[in-house]
Amino acid sequence: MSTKERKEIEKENRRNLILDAAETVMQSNGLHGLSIDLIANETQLAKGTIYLYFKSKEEILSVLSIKARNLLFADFQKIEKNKDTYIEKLKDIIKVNYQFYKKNPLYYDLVSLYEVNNKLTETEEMHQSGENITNLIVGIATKAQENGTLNAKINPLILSMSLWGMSVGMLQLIKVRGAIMKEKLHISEKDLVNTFIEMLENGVRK
Amino acid sequence: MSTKERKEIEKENRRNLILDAAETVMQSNGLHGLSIDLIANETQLAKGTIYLYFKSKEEILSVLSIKARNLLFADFQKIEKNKDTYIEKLKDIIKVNYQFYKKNPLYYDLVSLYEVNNKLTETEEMHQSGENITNLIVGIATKAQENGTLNAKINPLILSMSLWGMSVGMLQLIKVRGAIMKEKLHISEKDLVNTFIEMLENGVRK
Amino acid sequence: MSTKERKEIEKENRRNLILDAAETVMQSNGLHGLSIDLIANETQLAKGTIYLYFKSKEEILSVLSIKARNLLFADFQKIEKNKDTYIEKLKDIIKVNYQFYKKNPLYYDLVSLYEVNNKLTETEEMHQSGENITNLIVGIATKAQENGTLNAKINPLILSMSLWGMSVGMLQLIKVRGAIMKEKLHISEKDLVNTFIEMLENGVRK
Amino acid sequence: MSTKERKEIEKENRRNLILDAAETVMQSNGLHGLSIDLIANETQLAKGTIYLYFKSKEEILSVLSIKARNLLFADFQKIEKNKDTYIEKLKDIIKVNYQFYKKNPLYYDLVSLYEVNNKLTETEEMHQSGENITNLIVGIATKAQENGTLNAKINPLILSMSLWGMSVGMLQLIKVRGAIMKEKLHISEKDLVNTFIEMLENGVRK
DNA sequence: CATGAATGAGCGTTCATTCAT
DNA sequence: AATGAATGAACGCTCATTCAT
Repeated sequence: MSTKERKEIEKENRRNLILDAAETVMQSNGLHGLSIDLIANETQLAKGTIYLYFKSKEEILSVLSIKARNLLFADFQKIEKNKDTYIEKLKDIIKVNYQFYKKNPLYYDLVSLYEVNNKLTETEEMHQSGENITNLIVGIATKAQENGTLNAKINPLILSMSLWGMSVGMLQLIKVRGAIMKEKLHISEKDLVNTFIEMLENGVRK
Repeated sequence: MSTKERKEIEKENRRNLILDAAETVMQSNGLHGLSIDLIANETQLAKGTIYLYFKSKEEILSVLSIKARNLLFADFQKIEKNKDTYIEKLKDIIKVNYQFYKKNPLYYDLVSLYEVNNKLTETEEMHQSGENITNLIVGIATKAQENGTLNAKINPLILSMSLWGMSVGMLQLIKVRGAIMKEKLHISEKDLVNTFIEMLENGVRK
Repeated sequence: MSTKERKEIEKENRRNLILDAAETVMQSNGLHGLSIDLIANETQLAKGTIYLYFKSKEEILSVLSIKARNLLFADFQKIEKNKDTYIEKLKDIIKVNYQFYKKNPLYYDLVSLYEVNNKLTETEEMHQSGENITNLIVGIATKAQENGTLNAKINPLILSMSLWGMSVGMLQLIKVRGAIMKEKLHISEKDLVNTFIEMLENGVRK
Repeated sequence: MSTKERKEIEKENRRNLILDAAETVMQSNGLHGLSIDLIANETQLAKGTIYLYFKSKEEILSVLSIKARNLLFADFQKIEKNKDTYIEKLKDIIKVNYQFYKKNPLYYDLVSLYEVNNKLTETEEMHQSGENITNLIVGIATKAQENGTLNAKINPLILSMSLWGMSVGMLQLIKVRGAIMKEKLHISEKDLVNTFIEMLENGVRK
């Protein structure tokens, strides 16, 4: 291994150290509770050092957003490999999305960070991480059309984007209004998610 | 006109002046870019004066949020009165929502402000303005079930909430990703919205 | 009654209205919780109107301080008339002072306001109200020397001032440290006051 | 000297720089006239820099208060070691207290800061610095009782607290009324203090 | 490469006082 | 005389970023 490579690797390690610390901080303090000071504290690095590895706080957030999306993507990939029918797989996308949110709300916040904050300029890498997910869903939808279970009139690409948009919206709804809906309207999260899935299934089936 | 009434009106004018300035600031700087200093600057009022009309920055945001929701609600009410079938009316909800967003993206952000910011404690008035919209949609859905055009298995309340959640998600998607989708994926906003509407129609029809 | 006199009286009434309101506010909010806004609120007068009757917030405080001193003075005057020996009367000064503080801590704060805050420029009236108390004590002390019960070497004027200074200090001690002294040192207010009185008695007797 | 030690020292220097500035500001503006802005101005540091060395304005005040008490305590300790009788030592407490006040009135204000401001939450260190003084006086009083010069009926702890309370009161009196007493009543500070000491001596002697 | 001290604009909020009506 | 809208300096405090060492 060349010196250059070793340096590259060490640099990467440092970046990960910082990213892990940022996550830890956000787990306790929420997305808005992240500050460079707290990261420095957590990593035991100097504040200035953090700026050697990331050019701004924003970059840290955007990298974490990509990471979160990639984790979600990994969960989605398991769907590709399971034995369900293609229509079931499409429904699985929503279910997995919901489970991902329940398992780690912070990661879900990070996934949708770029969906909400238009100040963040999307890098190529961010774009890629989003495209991976899109392509995966497009793939499933295309197969479903080929075997005649999915309505042929629906453009798979558009379906994919829509599925994403709707899911983000539904989970945001659950996150912010879930408690109040349960208490005042007696609507459980489960009912909401299931109805959403059913409507979608009816909406896309041939 | 009595002096008292004149005073009342002038007070209202000042409040509106401030609210307009807040909007102007947010048009340039985004929702998070709003500050009392900038409002003072924009209105040419002293900072302290702002606090004669609003007790906090949060109140300003919440008033604007209510205003935006009421405007959207007014647009929705026109649907109630039109000649469309109930299923068409449900589709109209999405169309109107989209048009509202296109006409004034800032207002749309304000509508969903409380959906996104869980720090803002929702006042009774805010809650009411949200409930109005929910009830209107529930009303349409119920009628559609009564005349047999809407799938009887779907709880109208859940449909209403879902419609809202999905729409917010779709519009956020358009807002943040609209440009890139058009350029790279050649998906137009129109296509996206229309597909969303179609899927929804198929998904909820009897 | 002339118009001029009537005006004078009305002016006085207004001043009293404002002073009462200031007291009410301070009873709820403490000395530092007084603000012109709250007085205006309490009196139902406009803020500007208050400035027609008092040239500053400071003046209001200083007038109340005088009032409080005069009340204390009135309590002291009762001592003059009681049947106690002169030495007892001197001890009564401290007792009454303590009782006055217990009965209405706010008034006591007001009495010692000018003792603590050297920004307050003392008016002639304030000076007078202080002098009244001084003279009363001086009178008692002089009598006590005349009948041979009080140490002749002590200048009555100095005794008077000292009595005042010491009492203010003791009551401040009780106010701020009373609770902690009771809990941690098991010293009751009573013990403290009684010891103080005894020491004083021994200290001044012939 | 290691780098770490040098850093430590520089940090301490900066803290002292800030504390000195705070003192300077208070010398001109009084205890209540202290503000972070003025300290920043005085030190030529940025406002934020102050917060690197002290976590709040309150901390600055409390450190100064402790410093002042410790200085007073150091002066008191010299009494312990001198050749005076115990009764003389008790009188010395008052004399030293008076001298301390004359030498630096601001420091005296700081000593009694917590006696006056009940908003300030007393830290352990503050409590300790106060207790040191109390214990020292208690010690002297106890010795005086043991050798029979001090009235056996007086609880040394109460004597100690009373001495403190009375002294604070007397010095406050001198501070606020000293000038006027001299001019109008022809009472010198010296006379006042001496009379106070004499009364006390008579009051506590066996 | 690493540091961390320093910055300073910015935040939301308060409040005694003024002054045109 | 009475009003109360308007002021604006002041407050304590935060934090992303910079830069001399």
